[in-house]
Amino acid sequence: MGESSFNCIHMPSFGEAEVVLRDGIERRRMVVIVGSCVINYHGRASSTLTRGERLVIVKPDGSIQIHRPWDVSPVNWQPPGCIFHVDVVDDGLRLRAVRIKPREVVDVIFDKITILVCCTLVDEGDFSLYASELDMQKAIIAYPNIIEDGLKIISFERHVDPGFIDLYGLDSKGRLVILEIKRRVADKSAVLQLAKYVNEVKSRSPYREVRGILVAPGISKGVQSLLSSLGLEFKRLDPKRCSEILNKSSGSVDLKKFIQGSHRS
Amino acid sequence: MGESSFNCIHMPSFGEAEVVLRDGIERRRMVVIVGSCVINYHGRASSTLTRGERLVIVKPDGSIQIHRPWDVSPVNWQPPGCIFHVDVVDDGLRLRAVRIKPREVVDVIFDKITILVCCTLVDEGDFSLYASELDMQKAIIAYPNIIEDGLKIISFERHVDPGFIDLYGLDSKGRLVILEIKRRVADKSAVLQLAKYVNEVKSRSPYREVRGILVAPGISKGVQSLLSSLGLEFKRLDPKRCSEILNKSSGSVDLKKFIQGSHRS
DNA sequence: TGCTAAATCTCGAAC
DNA sequence: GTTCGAGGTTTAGCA
Repeated sequence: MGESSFNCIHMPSFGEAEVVLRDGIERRRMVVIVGSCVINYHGRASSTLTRGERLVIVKPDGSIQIHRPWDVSPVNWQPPGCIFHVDVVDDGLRLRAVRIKPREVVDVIFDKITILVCCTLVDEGDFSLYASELDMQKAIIAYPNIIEDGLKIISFERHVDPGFIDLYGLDSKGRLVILEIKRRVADKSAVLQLAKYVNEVKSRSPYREVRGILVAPGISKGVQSLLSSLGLEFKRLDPKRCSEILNKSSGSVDLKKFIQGSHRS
Repeated sequence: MGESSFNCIHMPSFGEAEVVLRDGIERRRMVVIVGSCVINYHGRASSTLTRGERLVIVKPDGSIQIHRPWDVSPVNWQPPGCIFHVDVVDDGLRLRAVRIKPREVVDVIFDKITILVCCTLVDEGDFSLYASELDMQKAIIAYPNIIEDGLKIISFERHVDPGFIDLYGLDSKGRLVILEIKRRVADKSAVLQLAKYVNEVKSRSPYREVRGILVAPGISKGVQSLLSSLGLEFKRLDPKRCSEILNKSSGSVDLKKFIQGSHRS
């Protein structure tokens, strides 16, 4: 914040650019270059790109990407951890990014540099992607039939001793149903979590039948047999489908309203 | 080339930035912004990113991507064809990218703009990627002996019910040969794919012997036993060697001509 | 570190 | 426009 954290040079000579670029990379700053270049790649595959104007980005983590004026993904790139070499060669400036394992090399040879920007990006922001588990809950609450016909949801995030049951309901035959929801492929731990809740509920309601259903887009290998041995079930449900269902749903699912209903029980 | 094809403003006011950014987008130029921002995304999933300094790129094709100081892939993005809205809001500048189908919105709200660059990138370069699966096909077609002596290729990309057989041929003893080609280490899925094709062909030609060969630079652990149990074979072939073979080959392999031959069968 | 599975995958081609 | 399959996939989660 205090010191100047960026510099920017226009139409530099290759000598100037060499100094600034090398310095920017060494000091682990973000480097952005617009210029005319050719690109060669050799590694798992090989590629060439003849001359044209592109945007080149070198990040502090040692990754590089070369962008053409179209498409989201770069035409060439190198993942974090590269070793860079900057050299003036044959009336041009060569930026070489070397990946050690697997051995891969990307060469960017500039014949013209329009602009070169080096800057320090301070980014302590928190990123959160909340695609799903909540959306999956909402979708099931709004349309319990996506789990099975006749299912009725009684409450959600219901507290029991080991934690919180995602969804709690009754099936068409009046049996208690405990739903454990995962937004990704469920592993063994998810099954054990569900088993704990089921056992807890069974111990409190010894004369009722209690079903436990693991709801997820898929299950890891071996999980099906574990489920079977514990008398639990699996219902495949795609988080994306839940989003779609919610988007199509005319009004938003009102969890607050639902909470009141659930408090009755 | 003739007219100045870029402009660059440092630490602009939101009003200035609004004008330049909107103009740059409308004129379909490449726009690069370094600044402090928060980002919200709603669509197939949802995400939030709290304040921090990032690099934002808007391309002439109507795509946008937001880069943090690490990782090759952007933290948020929107594919080509977006509709953009630029507005000054609450002491900030909001850049909104809307995708119509599926409905998705990315909002970038800047509280500080360090630098804003608009430029026209002229890029008519040709990109070519070598040592692809196609190259392996071509090399095998040109020199079937690299698989085994006496092999004759009958057709390629032949359609059968589950999909397309990479290469289809006859061995020295007149048996049908199905080749599944992978340019990388082949895993279980490649074997199952090959098995499907072999079974399909066997069911159509119940009185012919049918061999299935997986062609790849290597196979994952455990794949050999799966191959054996299914009565399939593995032939090691390096994609790079295929490139070399093709490069040494005097003329290019004429697939069109080959297609005519394959139509006979 | 190496492998397996998911991704707002991206991207291109076929239908 | 939608679906299907491949990718220098990339990325995340485990063994």
